[in-house]
Amino acid sequence: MKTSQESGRSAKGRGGARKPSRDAAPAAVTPEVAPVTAATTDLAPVVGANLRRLRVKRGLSLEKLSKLSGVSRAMLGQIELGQSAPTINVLWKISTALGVPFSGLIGQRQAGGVLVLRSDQAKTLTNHDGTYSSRALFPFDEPRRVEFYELRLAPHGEEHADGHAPGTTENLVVARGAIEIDIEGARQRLEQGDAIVFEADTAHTYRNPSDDEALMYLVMTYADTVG
DNA sequence: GGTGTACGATAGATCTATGA
DNA sequence: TCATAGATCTATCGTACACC
Repeated sequence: MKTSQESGRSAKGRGGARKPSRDAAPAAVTPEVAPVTAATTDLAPVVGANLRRLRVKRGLSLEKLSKLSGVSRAMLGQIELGQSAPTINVLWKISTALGVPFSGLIGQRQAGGVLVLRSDQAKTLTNHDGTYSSRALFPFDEPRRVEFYELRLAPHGEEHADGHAPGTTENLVVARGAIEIDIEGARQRLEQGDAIVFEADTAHTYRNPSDDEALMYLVMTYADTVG
């Protein structure tokens, strides 16, 4: 039974997600590698509810979504039940398979009107070593096809992003510091105040070459209506 | 057929102890 | 103080089984 796992596992090199400290909170609340580090709330139920809603809306079974995303059916089921704190990588696969923005999985639905998103209530995603973080600046709203993020990259930090769904565009401006972005082998250096727009359906890498933290604002637009 | 649950296994990051 | 090895922990997987 485990023989079939070995090839897939060794190639993928999964795992590694663990808490920064053994005395820390339960995994479901503050996972860490890829962690969807919910600053003030438990994201697992939110992610699970969003996943189930989006999956059912598309008429996909767990099995079909599993094949589309490359994430096991068992894992998808656990996420939907809020029993697993998936890594960024897994969430990324799922959101790509569903054709929805990342925040479509982690955001909570909100009726219209005025919405104030307090900084201390924001959901911040961090990478495994904490050198990179992204904060959604408004909850995902299905009719919209755009996301707005605040990104922070530690000095000499680096973050690799897989390609997004086809038609996805990133509009990024450097608010503080400087960064380098590798897109399809071409490197672009951006200083404070510089902006860039590029098709984000291919893998790209953000790098902070300076000794100071880089602060960026990112607007992502999607080709298709999501949700 | 689809779903929920449980189990054992794996990989890799982190923690802790130990020795130089 | 630093490096290393072993222990520990967790996300994730495939599979099996029961239920609807």
